[in-house]
Order: sequence, then structure tokens, then C-alpha cells
Amino acid sequence: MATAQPRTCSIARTLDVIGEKWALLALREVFLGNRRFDEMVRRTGAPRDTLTARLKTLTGAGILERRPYSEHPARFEYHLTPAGRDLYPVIATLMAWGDKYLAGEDGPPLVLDHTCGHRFVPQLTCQACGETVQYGQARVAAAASGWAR
Amino acid sequence: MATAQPRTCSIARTLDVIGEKWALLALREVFLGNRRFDEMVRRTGAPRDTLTARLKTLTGAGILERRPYSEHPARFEYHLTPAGRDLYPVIATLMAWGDKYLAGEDGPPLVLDHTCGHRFVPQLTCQACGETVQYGQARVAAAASGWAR
DNA sequence: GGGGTAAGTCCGGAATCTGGACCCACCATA
DNA sequence: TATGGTGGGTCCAGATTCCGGACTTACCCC
Repeated sequence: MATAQPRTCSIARTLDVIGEKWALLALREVFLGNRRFDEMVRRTGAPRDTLTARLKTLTGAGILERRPYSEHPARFEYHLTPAGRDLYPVIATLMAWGDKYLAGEDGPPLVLDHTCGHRFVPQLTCQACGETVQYGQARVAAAASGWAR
Repeated sequence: MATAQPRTCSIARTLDVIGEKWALLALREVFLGNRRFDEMVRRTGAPRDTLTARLKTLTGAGILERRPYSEHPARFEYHLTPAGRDLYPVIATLMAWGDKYLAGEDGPPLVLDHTCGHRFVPQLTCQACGETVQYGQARVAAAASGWAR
């Protein structure tokens, strides 16, 4: 009898790369334009050691790119690659959830405006039909073979 | 001179709740309809101990609800609360990123169909104008006071 | 020379995670 | 009666990871 193997779905794979502590907060800083090591340490509060390790993982995974901006005192900035930029929806939806359920009485600590002029409230939609999608409106279609692996 | 404090943004707060290892994979199983402890252990591969701890955190945070489905052998199921259901966009965008960047040659291990009949490819849009949003199209609007706290 | 900045590395102790064994209550079978 | 299976855990010792703080190197500015 085959006992189900743990799935290796795309969620698990993605979390292997960005699921460690501080990885997403480091990414948040890059999204906000803070690309340098010390600045990230200050803004996130991550231990320097840990941040070093995370940045290494993220560059290794092709999410960030380590670019020198000075030689001699060799200094580096971390830039988003296209793959990194594509993580924006993850960050945005995480933030939206926190805004809704964990904001204090001051309201959300960080407010974004969309280029359309309105406050940016992220929404999930279906690329095909454009409608908003909530839990229950998408169903498992097929096990491309990897369902239980 | 005030050295910047680590931000406590909504992302950090959210990660405090769902950012620990296995929390999101446990949630994935609940989203897929597997609500029972042993099933989650099998499907995720998480250590039983760790899963116990995560489920406790998630119920404590109001994301899951522990409902008895049998007395006497006391047995429980974990159900999504409305707050839990609102995490669907996070799961969906994580999965979409993994599908795009980490899928093997077999393609994505898990394929979803939207009720509109098409393959479900999650997209991030602006609630106000309905347009798709990518990195760079939303800007920091104001520091509600908590910017650097 | 003195102080500051940037990007790390090194360290020992603390906290977490891990796999595996164990437990208890039930049910089914024979 | 024993035997085995399921479900939802707990307990434990060892491995791994995280943590804060000190230290380093190389520059710049005054």
C-alpha cells in the first residue's frame, strides 16, 4: 500500500528559497529601494550573520543580483532580477493580509498608492477572465503526475 | 540622531504568524481539503511535534479553528476561519511563482482551474482601477507615523 | 590622529527543528 | 481473547539554526 509521500508542490519549493526567516524582510527592503547590507540590517533588525546567509541564498536562487558600486573598498548593492521582481505579488498580498488583520489602531504602518491615483489595495484575479478570485473558486484540475511527490 | 529602528510593517507582523517553517504547508493542506492531523503529517512531511506547534499558533492567531468531529476518541479537524480564507492570495501567488521558476520538466505539480473554465493563473490587480500591478507601479504614499517603528 | 561608514566574519550560547519512539482510546477482525 | 490499524497527540535527545555582540579591513573626512 502506497503511503502518500509528502507533496513537493510549487509552494514547498518556493518556501525552500524564500521561506527562511528574514529572507522576505530582506526582499521587502530591496523592493523599497534599500539595496545595501548595512541599511538592510538597520531596517530589518536581522542579525548580520543571518542576513549574509539569506542574501547568499537569494542571489544563488537568481532572485537578487550582487552588483559592485565601488571598488577598493569593495562595496555591493543587491538588485532585483526579473525573477525577484515577480515576487512582488507575494510581498503585496502578505502586506495586505497584515494590514487587514494585524494593524494596530494607527492603521497600516505603510500605505501605497497605485499609479492610477488610488490607494493600492492588492487583489487576486484570474488572468484569463479578469475576475477576482477567492478561496473555493479554483479547483484542482489534474495531477500532472507529481501530485503525490 | 535617531538610528532607524527595524520597521514593524505588516509583512513582518504577518510573517510572525505564518512565517515559521511548515505553517504555510499546513495551511496549503487545509486549503486542499485535508483538515486532519495525520493527513497533514503525511502530506507535508512535517515532524509531528512541529505540526502540533504550528497548528496551535495558527488557531491562536484566528486563522484556523479546531473543531471536534468525534467524541470519545476525541478527534479534531482544522477549518479555515474568514481570516484564514483571506490568506488564499498569499498561497496562490507563492504557488504561481514556483510554477514559473521552479517547475521541473514535468511542469507544475498541481494545476488549478478557475470557475470561469480556464486554467487559473493568479494575477495581482489594483482594487480601485482593476489594472494589473507590477513592481514599480505602487509607491509609498505616507508614513502613517509607523514608518520607522 | 580620531572618528565614522560599509560589509562582512567569528564566536559561544540560546532557541528551534528533527526523527523516532511511545501513548491512549477506539474499531475491526477472527 | 489477541492482533492490528487509525487518529492525535506527547516526549526526548541530538542536530541545526539563530542570536547579539565583538572584531576586522579598508576607505573617507576633519
